[in-house]
Amino acid sequence: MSETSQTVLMYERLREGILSLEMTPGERLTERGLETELQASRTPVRAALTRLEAEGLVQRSVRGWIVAPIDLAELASLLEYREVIEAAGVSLACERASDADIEALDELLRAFDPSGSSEQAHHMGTDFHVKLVGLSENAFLVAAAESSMTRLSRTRWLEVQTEQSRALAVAEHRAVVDAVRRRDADEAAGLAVAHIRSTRDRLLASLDADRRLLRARGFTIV
Amino acid sequence: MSETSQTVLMYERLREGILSLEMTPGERLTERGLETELQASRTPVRAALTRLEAEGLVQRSVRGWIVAPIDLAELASLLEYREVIEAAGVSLACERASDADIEALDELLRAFDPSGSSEQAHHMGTDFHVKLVGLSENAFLVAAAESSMTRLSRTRWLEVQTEQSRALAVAEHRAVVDAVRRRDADEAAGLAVAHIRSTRDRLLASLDADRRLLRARGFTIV
DNA sequence: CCTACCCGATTGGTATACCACCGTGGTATA
DNA sequence: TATACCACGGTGGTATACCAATCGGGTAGG
Repeated sequence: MSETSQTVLMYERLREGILSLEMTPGERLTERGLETELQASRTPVRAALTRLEAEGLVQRSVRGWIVAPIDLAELASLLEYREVIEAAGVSLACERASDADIEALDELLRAFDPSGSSEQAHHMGTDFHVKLVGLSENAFLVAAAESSMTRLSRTRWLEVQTEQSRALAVAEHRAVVDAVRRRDADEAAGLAVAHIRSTRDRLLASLDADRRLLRARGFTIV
Repeated sequence: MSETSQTVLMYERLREGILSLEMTPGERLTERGLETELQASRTPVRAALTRLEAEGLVQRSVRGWIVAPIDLAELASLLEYREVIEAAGVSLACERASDADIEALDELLRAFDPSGSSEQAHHMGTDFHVKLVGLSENAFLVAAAESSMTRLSRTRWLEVQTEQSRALAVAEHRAVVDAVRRRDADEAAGLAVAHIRSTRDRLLASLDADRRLLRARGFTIV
């Protein structure tokens, strides 16, 4: 046996493949296909699929499994959900976050280079939002934030990722952190919601523009 | 093979046993023990445990599994989370719910008999809150509401379940529905939060009173 | 008597053989 | 020719044998 168990290895490889869009949304998966492809037996493959199902990254299909398709109606609900979670998170953060934790988050923003790679920006964005909600010190809000960022992850690749848009995002992030530092809960919540909506609009615009292209590339977009 | 698969059968039986408190919080579980006890092989037992783990009803322990203990710190976070979810849910419900759906929910309340069984009241409460958030027509909020009610389920058994307290709960439920009917989002959200806090206070009071007793009965309460 | 070690029992993790189910394609018959 | 049926291949579901790790108790040695 390797250092880490086969099950978590399969889980991580599949998860990575799905989130990076190497595996196409809607793509059919079979346990035996993955078994040979990933060089492991069906048991850990099945365990990994079960975990991914709970995360909403794969679904059981009529016969077998599929990579979760991208569902635009679901996306709208998800972004609304995210507004609720983050607004509550930053609001509670204003009451509870230590100055040190706020500074650590701000440091994260200062360290970000908008001219860096798309992967870095992507990872950075996820990390920031989870850590931001983390200031609320409510494990359930954090889990909800993580879950929503995971489910959003694939569409975020499709978002226009110009250097300007990244700089804008960071500016909006900084504004939220500033409001938290001032312990202004209403302002912080409003800025968080505004940021999510601004991101959403850019996301939907580029999704709409690319939709035909994406279908042509084989994506299943409901 | 029976009509329904072994896996979901094992899942439902374990879930029922845990939520009804027939299985003690903190109790150690072994796959082979469950295998013989539930008359199924380890494969479906493991699958069921994996699903229950995702729901937070069982946890992996150093060696084997345990029924999720009742964690009072977690409970506080959970109730706070619930406030966030339900406040947002009823608020959105004011915008989106059809009059017919609101009436259906009200009918549910009218049908409730406070002098009925504790089991009925318990199930009724869960059902109401999930359906209430359902009016928001946001699947993620509904899933969050379901999840939080599930995690709260076991402690709700410990809550004082007098006929008066049930009548009070129904009255508070009705007040929320009335506010939704009037499309008064702020009022509805406020009433929902007030109801959750009122429930919480009674819950914590009886938990505190029974804590010694519960420990004596073998419950693991962190 | 105490301590250290070792061996066996029990744990979850993994591989694999077998099962029932079902879609699909070919073939035989009307 | 058209239709009905059957057989085969591939699916997830299940049972089970084996593995490495580890915890505990008993025993041997100081």
